[in-house]
Amino acid sequence: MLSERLINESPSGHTGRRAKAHWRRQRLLDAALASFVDKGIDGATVKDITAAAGVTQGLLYHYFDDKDALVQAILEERGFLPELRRLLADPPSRPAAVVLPELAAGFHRLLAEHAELVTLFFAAARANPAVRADLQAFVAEGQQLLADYLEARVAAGELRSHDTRTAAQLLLSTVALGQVTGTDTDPAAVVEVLLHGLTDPAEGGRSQGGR
Amino acid sequence: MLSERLINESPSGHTGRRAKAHWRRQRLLDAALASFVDKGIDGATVKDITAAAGVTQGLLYHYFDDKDALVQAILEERGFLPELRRLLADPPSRPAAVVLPELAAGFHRLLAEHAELVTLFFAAARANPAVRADLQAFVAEGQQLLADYLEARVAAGELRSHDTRTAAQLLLSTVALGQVTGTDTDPAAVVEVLLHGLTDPAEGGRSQGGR
Amino acid sequence: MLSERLINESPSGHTGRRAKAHWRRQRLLDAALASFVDKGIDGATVKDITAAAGVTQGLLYHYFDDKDALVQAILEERGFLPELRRLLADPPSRPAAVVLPELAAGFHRLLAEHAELVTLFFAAARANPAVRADLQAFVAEGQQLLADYLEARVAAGELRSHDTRTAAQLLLSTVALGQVTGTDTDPAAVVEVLLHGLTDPAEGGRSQGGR
Amino acid sequence: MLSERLINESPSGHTGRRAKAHWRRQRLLDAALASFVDKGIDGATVKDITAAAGVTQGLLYHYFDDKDALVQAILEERGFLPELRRLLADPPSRPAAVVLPELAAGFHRLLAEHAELVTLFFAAARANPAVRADLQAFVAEGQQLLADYLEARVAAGELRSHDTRTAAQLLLSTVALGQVTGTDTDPAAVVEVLLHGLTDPAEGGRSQGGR
DNA sequence: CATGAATGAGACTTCATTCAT
DNA sequence: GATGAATGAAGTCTCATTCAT
Repeated sequence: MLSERLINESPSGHTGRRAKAHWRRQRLLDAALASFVDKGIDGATVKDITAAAGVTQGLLYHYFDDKDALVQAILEERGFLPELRRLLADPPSRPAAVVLPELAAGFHRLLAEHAELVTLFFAAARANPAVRADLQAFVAEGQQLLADYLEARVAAGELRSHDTRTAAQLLLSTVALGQVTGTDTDPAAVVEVLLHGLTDPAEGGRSQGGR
Repeated sequence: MLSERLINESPSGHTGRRAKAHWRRQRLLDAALASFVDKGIDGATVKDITAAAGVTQGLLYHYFDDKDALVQAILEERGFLPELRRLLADPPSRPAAVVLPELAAGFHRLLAEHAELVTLFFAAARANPAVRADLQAFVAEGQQLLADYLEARVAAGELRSHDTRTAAQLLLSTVALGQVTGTDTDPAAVVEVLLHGLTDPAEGGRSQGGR
Repeated sequence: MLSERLINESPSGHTGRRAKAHWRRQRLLDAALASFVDKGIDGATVKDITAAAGVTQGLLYHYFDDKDALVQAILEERGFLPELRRLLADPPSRPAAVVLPELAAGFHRLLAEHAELVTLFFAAARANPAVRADLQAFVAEGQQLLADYLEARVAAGELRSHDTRTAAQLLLSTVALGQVTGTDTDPAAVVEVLLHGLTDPAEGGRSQGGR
Repeated sequence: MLSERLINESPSGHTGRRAKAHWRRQRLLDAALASFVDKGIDGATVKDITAAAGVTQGLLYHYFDDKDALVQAILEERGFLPELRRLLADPPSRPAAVVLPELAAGFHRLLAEHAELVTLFFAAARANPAVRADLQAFVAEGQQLLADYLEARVAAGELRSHDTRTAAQLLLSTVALGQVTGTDTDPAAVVEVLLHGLTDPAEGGRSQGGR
């Protein structure tokens, strides 16, 4: 979705074989991802995929060892983990009041952009232990990175001392699950609630309103 | 038939045919749930299920129209929605500081008790639109119930005014996703963070709103 | 259709077991015939039939050895062969101009009344050699009876000498096939054409024989 | 169609894949037709058919969507309707005394040559509404064509005025039903009887005898 | 590189029939 | 007589994968 300018622009006639082959491979990945999203990994047949890619069934086996290898390739080559890592690793020492909304919005956008893959990922995690491990490792990593940042902000005196791991989890879970269940989540609202909590700090009750 | 002592202790010899039939049906549901959890809904074959239940394949179709009908039956007869509804609908006018931890813990426990079903439910939601609709409706319902409670506490002066829907989502999502991804979540910690937020009340930091 | 006053009138409470059993058997035959007509002999399942008869599957096997026996029973007990035989054997020495129209109409009506069975009979003849033999024997018998009558009328001087077997076949085939293919045949018209042929008598055209 | 010298002569070794595929498809049709005739459409299993064709069951589904599609293909590709249409559409203005015997003989021969298909067709008409419609439409068409011809002969003064539709039906039904029931019908005799009817024109009774 | 015919295993489902109750 | 749970065999169809061309 990011990479294909014109979704099916065939390589011009004088393209090298290497290039053409690579292009076909990409088309297969496209078709496979689309099919998987559409019908689930088990539901999408090799015939579906190759038909969608405009090639014959046999050709799939030139590029991938088998259907499983195709799934792996998608996860690896179409994954958004690196992007996500960059997003979370980023946070410098800027104030949380600025960073968290940005981060929540970024995370939200990232998931939205890869909505197909997210669902696929979850589904794949069920049956495929390797994928499940990946998923858990990733979740833990994201949580840790965010927790570290929060810790830094506590040290910087911006935030009060709190359970940073749990706070990180709150933020990420809510945005992520909103994606998976199809709930329309507003990342800004999530940050707002998270930052100030539910109880009135001054106790004198000068609440400044939800949004 | 006579061989499964444990987990499947056959009803005593002089049980009515009716009772025995009901018992078989339950074994089929057990076996199906176990198989589904083990291999996924598509991955588990009718042969797997019936073998696990100790009956012939044909019998499954005496009790259920279809493999699909079997899935539905599990969702309906082994579902925890009623229980969950009771849990969420409960909250009277007791203080949030008491109710929320209870509720988070209860929700957490409920999901843990039905861990298999939760994962199954999520997986089923992918391919089965009916299940997906159920899931979304349920999420929305839970969110609304909790939001209503929070609203009541705001009115009672216990909580400050805030975006109650989002707050409800925070709580439920975090606990739920912890379950799905296998993260070990402490519901008490979640409530703690949620109640007080991240910012220090003593601080001069009056946030300037979400966006 | 002829015999069931009220199609499902259950026998009154104080009916003897014998009578009740007989009644059930008849209901099974009814249901079977209806189901066969509806879905074909192979298409109609034991479950269909027994459900239509309002009894359980097992009971069918009290009354009939198996599904085949049921088919046989229908052919024998619901058949219209005796009736048909009576119709064709009848013709006394009355003039053909009177008898043939009567006979064609009677045959037509008989087939129409048993339309279901006729089609069923044809279908059954395909797979079941015994039924096929019955069918052929019956056709031959009918043809012979009618031919004999025609021969008698030739002897009586009413009809000219002709191939009476073929003439009989003409009459019976046309009426019968009209039934099977669903063509709306007028038996009177058939007799009319058959009696006078296509060539004009006034014409000098004395045909010079078939071959 | 051009390739089958002896019914199963495999194509020579250096035949193109394409040709070999076509040849296999034809073998499948052959085997299916034979099996259907043998055991009826429902009675013939996919296993029977593919075994008879010397291929695996799966291959059948490479060439046909369905068992039903296979039946359709037979009806379409092995049908004799076009041939039959040609036969009936033919009749020019030659005398009926010449044309009708030819036509009856031709119809008889055609049905005999496709005896298997005829029975199959009738059987298929029972369960398959589309086939039944085809059958009825065809019967009507044949009847109409023949009736038109007879009408022309009446206009030409060769035949006396009569119910041409019914006469056409007489001829076709008799020949056809003879085929279906296995009665040995002589088409010439049928025409003879039909042309002159049963009553003596001259009334003076100089009948010239059947055969 | 690319094709698509061919395979073989196995999935879901149907159904006539039996039998303990 | 009557029930309906249970069986087992078989049927249709799907699908990942291979391989000759």
